[in-house]
Amino acid sequence: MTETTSSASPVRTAVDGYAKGEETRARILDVALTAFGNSGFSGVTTRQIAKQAGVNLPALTYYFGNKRGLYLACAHAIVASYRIGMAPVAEVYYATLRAPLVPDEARRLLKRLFAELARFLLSTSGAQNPALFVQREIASPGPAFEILYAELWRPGIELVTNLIIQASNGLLSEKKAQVRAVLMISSLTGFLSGLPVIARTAGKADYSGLVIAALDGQIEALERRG
Amino acid sequence: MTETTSSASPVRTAVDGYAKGEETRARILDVALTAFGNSGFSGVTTRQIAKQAGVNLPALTYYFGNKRGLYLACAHAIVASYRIGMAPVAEVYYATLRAPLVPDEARRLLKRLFAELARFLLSTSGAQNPALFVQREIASPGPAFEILYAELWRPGIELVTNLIIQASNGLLSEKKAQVRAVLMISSLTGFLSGLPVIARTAGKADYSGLVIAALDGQIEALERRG
DNA sequence: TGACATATATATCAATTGATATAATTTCAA
DNA sequence: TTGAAATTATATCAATTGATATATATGTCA
Repeated sequence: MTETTSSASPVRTAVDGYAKGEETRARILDVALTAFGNSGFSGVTTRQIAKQAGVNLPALTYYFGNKRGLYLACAHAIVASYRIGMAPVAEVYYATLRAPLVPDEARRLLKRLFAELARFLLSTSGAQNPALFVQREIASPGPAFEILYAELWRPGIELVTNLIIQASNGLLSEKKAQVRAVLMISSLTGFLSGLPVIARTAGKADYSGLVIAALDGQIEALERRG
Repeated sequence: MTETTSSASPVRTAVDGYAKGEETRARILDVALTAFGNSGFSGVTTRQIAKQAGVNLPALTYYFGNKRGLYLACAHAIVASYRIGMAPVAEVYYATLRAPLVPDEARRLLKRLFAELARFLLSTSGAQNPALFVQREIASPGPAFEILYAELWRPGIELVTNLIIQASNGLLSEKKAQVRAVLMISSLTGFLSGLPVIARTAGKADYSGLVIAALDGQIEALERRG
């Protein structure tokens, strides 16, 4: 396992040390995740995070080396959380991957995949949402781009592209399928970004149901070879 | 005309003064638009902008009052540019608005609207793109949220929602149509955010054609009452 | 050309920010 | 209980940042 944390040297890892220390470490990470997600790397000061987490400034250095290290730790935490959330779907996918899929099977799997993804992205309301962090980092690559690209985006796009091609029974070219894949995924992450806008007109409800329904429609409408 | 610029007092507006002054003002605005779009309000320093624009630091104060004023000026510039770009479609829309639309007409108009929007958002490649600025500001509201919300998002969503309802011949509820509207618009702005990711696999081509085709497919697939 | 508004440049300030040296305190196993 | 490792707290630094006072230069028109 090659560490991607470059020069940042986390003084304390997640395992060694006392229980209370691990607790504060988690608290800092939690606060940082939200703050960075909302305002980006340079939009948050280390003091803000420290204060909100109820610790003093050197605690961040103690646990994460420096600001950049804390940011990278957030990215790793998101990847881990994503893996846990998507594990069931991934299992089904890899199980059915061996044999080429029948278009209808591919569609079913796509629907399930996006349903899970929508729940993962839209469920945890506003604040504590990893999607904003990811979206921001991808839109304008920062310290954590490589991690998120390699662990979330690339495999995600590859997976969806693959399924779309199979769902269309090979009617769609790789490139077309890829564009559709990115559009569908982006609509989801972008929808979250648009939530502050929607909230102005329709209030802060849970839209995951409606979003999933709309995406199902899109999947159903994918070109199919007669 | 109520000024939205709050306390920021632009010392020089866009009209009074010499020609050369207006030129440097435009140059600063141009650089700021790109820089802010890529890195956000707090991700850019005034010195960076000044240096890149080939002016010295107090020039920013001279032309835009302060950093916030410059940021707001960017938002206003985007709104103006958007209005110019979308003027043709808006005209058609308001012309046909008087009488309720036949579903097929609504679809046609929707397609044209998104084609224009895609061109506006995806044409000007990477750097000098207003979409990133808008996306960022909407995702995590900053100084320019009110402007962009009132001038771009709200009317845009209302327009698309309206057209979707008519395209579905009233089959879709307001809320459902709204979710679909936001999803479609978000997929477009989100696609742009995802460009760095796509560029890794498929190179930096012009995807507007493929994107428009995909969106056309979505519009065509909207529920219609038999 | 001279006078005056407009524009650019220099130097500097106060506040904030990330980071560290160092001291005090707490935890927990022997 | 004791003592070493682990954690938290205090005080402070150097660099950066937004902003301004102030001086110089440039353009425009009477």
